[in-house]
Amino acid sequence: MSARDFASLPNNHFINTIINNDLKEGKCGDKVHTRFPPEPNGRLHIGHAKAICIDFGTAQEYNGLCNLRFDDTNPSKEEQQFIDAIQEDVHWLGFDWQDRLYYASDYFEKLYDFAVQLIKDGKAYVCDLSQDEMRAYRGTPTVPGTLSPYASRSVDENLELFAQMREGHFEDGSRVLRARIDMASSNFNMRDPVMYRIQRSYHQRTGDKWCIYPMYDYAHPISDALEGITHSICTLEFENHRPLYEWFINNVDVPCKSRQIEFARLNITYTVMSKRKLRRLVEEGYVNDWDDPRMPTLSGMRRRGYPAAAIRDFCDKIGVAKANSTVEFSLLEHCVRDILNTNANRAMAVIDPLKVVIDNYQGSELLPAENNPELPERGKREISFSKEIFIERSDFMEEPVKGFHRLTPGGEVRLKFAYIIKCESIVEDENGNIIELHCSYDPTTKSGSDNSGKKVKGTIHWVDAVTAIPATLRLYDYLFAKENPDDVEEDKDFIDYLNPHSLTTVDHALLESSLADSDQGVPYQFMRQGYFIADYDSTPQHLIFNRIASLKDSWGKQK
RNA sequence: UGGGGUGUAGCCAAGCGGUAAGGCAACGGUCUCUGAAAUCGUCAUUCAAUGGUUCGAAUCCAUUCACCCCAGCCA
Repeated sequence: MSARDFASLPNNHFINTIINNDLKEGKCGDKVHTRFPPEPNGRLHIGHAKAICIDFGTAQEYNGLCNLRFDDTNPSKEEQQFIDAIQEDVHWLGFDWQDRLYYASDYFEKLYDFAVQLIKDGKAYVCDLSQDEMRAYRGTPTVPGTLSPYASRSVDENLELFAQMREGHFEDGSRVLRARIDMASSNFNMRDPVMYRIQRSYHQRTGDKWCIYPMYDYAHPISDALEGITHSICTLEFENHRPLYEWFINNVDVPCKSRQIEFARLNITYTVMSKRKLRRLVEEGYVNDWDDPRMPTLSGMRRRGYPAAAIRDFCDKIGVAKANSTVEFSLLEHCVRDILNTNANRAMAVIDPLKVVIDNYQGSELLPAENNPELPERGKREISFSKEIFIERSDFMEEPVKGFHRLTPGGEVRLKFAYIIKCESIVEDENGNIIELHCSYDPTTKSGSDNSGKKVKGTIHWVDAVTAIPATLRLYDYLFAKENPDDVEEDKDFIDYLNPHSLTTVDHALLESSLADSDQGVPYQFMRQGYFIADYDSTPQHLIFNRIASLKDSWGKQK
């Protein structure tokens, strides 16, 4: 890389600074190679999206490569369904690993050989201590650990025992292979960490071939090294593991020395991000599945209708740093609305219908309606208009409050794409509920050819009673009612903070007829309401739309 | 009371010895046949605190405080 190239290197955050220095000093050759290493024990969430954007994004910025590698070293927790779902999610987010799909389990044989070499070098030993004993021997933050009585076994004995471990001579959990490092280290990870445990679980890729499995701390640095990873980017909780990461690649004969860099994981208000908690929400039925639109999973957000581009933009906007932080949900919503505002076609839908009869109107007509004011090339569609229409109940007030500029008794309002109407009378049922409005329209105020000179304060949406189609709407809100559900008070559980109103189902909404054959996966803006998308459950016979996000509402806020 | 990290606005976050970017939120104005969008403006005399070095400190030094992570045969 030439000096001129260095000047154009990305420099958005501390990770770039580190990489730029490595490049200048030739520490990693002249290329950058990263990896995204999920464990297939759950679905990816937006916290992973941040990691994916950093891992794949960094490779893109430096014209390097990023591998997808499954960290599948603990078969008791992992499943093929997650391997499949994770790949789908990464692709959906917009990243591609080409032919570089790897598994830590691809390296089990090599990992075993390296372990044998460490034993031969006197740097690893088989330990028979029970878990409780090992914990006791490990010491405390202020008290150094004590050496295992098995640490003094001969190389030959260790070799023999380790081979027997692999061959299945011992019971699960009865012995482990440990690295011989430093029982007095102030870093617990260095107090002779476990490299292998005996565990008879069926592995989704290697089947019953192995009954010993390597630990993350051992498998990860070597997997990185074998793949030629130059920068191994992970989250903050692994910072304490870095000395161990380096110990393994320095004590094993691998072709490449990767550098581990840690950043702060993402938190977002009103949701939880731990896989354990998300799993509980699914397994105990608080949500419908991993892809419930209220979940912060990528599959949930996809179903909700969040564009992948919005999530990428969000990950870009939140930055990368080492300080623990919680980003406000409103920033994510902003990114979603921003993409949708320019991309989503407009349509009209009434959530809570109130019938309006326009007494002086006869017949029916088709009115042109712009599909997307942001993109005129999207053209126009025709919407039907007739004597009876439905408007939003909240767009009428019998006794208007100050500042309300929609329909009122004797008042006028414009019907979007149509005419200005005036409310002449109200029909109530025996309980005093308004069930119908009678209005008159002014034929000189037709949209596009209005020469009446009239100015009205409000324009409202509506649907034609004759052609409107019924639909179910699913309105989503925060999954949790508490800003930080992880902050649990005594005798409480994060489950206690679930928002009881996170899903509101509207059964009798009315949509303009053009929505009858809307394509799946295509978002719309229901004017003045929000962004919606057909749910997976939607059928032509029964339309079901998810609300992706509401529109900002400065009037609602003012009230 | 050991070790590893981090503290810049309500929330993120630049800043790397030369006098506090940007985004979100909030608040006001303009515009509007979406109370949306767009657009204009306001929003840190101060960077966890206290000392020190310096002509000059968020940036360097010292001390203190707060928060996060670590004693899985999880990752």
